[in-house]
Amino acid sequence: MSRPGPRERLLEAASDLTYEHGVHVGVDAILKRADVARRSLYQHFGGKDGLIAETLATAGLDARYRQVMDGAGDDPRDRVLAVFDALDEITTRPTFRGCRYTAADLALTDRDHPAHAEVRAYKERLRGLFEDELRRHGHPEPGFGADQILVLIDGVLAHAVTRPGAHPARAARAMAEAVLDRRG
Amino acid sequence: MSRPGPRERLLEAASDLTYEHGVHVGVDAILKRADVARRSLYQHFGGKDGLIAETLATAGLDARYRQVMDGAGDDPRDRVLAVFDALDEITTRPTFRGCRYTAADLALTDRDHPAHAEVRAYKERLRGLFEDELRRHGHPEPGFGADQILVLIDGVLAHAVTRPGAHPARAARAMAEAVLDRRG
DNA sequence: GGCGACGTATACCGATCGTTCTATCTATTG
DNA sequence: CAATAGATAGAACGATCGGTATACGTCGCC
Repeated sequence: MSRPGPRERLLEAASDLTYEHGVHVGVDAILKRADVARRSLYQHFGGKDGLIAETLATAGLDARYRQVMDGAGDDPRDRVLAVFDALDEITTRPTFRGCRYTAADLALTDRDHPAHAEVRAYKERLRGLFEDELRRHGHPEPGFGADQILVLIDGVLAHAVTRPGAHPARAARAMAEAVLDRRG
Repeated sequence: MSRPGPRERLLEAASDLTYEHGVHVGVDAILKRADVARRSLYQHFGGKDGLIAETLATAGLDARYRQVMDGAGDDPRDRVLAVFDALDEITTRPTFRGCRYTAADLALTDRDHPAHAEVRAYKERLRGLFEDELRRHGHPEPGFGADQILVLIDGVLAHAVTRPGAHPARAARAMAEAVLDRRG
């Protein structure tokens, strides 16, 4: 019955609160939500910046992409398109608040904030994910195609913040189909 | 030789500083940059929120899209593609900091901040712009196509914050061509 | 001349920010 | 048992936040 340690509780609280209120949430709010002593935060993460960065690193959102694709079978085309079907569902939820990585990258104007490296690493992992699918699919330029998919995903997540009713994921899905039509 | 009034100076200072440091810049920094008395801000805009909102409303970035398209001639296809050529140039500039509208929408988690309405209005104006082009072009679904272009643009601006070297605008341009190939 | 609107300058407000500190409690380990 | 490491609780730090108040100066206009 032992609840997770202070470190894990801090990461979860930070993940929830930064998604809901942005990276500018106060440390006090995070501590309260995590039910953790002030000191533990600085012990484990060195400060707020470290906690934010580690939160992004630990989020492991790319695993969810993998999961969505695995649920769509083996065909790379089905697997990639399933991502946009999932995005349409996610972006129309009332709790949707945009992409936490993009939001963090935009909000943290200090160029050498440790979070920026985590965002870059995340998006490059995603790129590798789609590059593999496109290569299996027989796409002539898997790298370029992967960048196209990434642009579509970021576009959906960004646009849905302002106009979720426009269903940007459906618009993007049609373009993804065009990307997938290039093969051989 | 008279310099612009306090209102105009505030708008320009706020525009510069919010783009460079996000909407969380301090009021003091804006006042200092604008060389304006504290009181004038609250006289003209009622508060920081009003200034931020009015800054977005006044920015008139959609006029720049029009300008780029007008420089590309009359053919709707050339005009739309010119936007992505311009985006490639803009997003690789060292001063590029992302889309100010998307950034504001993500950073202001208070759902009824007056800035949100300005962002929505801006993106809907943009949609109308592209819808007109696509209709002239003979696109079968100008509204849907315009949403696709908007997703591409937001995707480019969002992705370029993290990976400008990937030239997302070029990846998007290829997809825009596919959108424009649908006609009749 | 005198009025009122506008602009400036600066002091000040309470609140919150991220961080450091001291002190106490608890659990494991030798 | 004693020793130590980790966690908790909470006060306090200086800095900054957005916003208000006071006082003074400068215009245009009737």
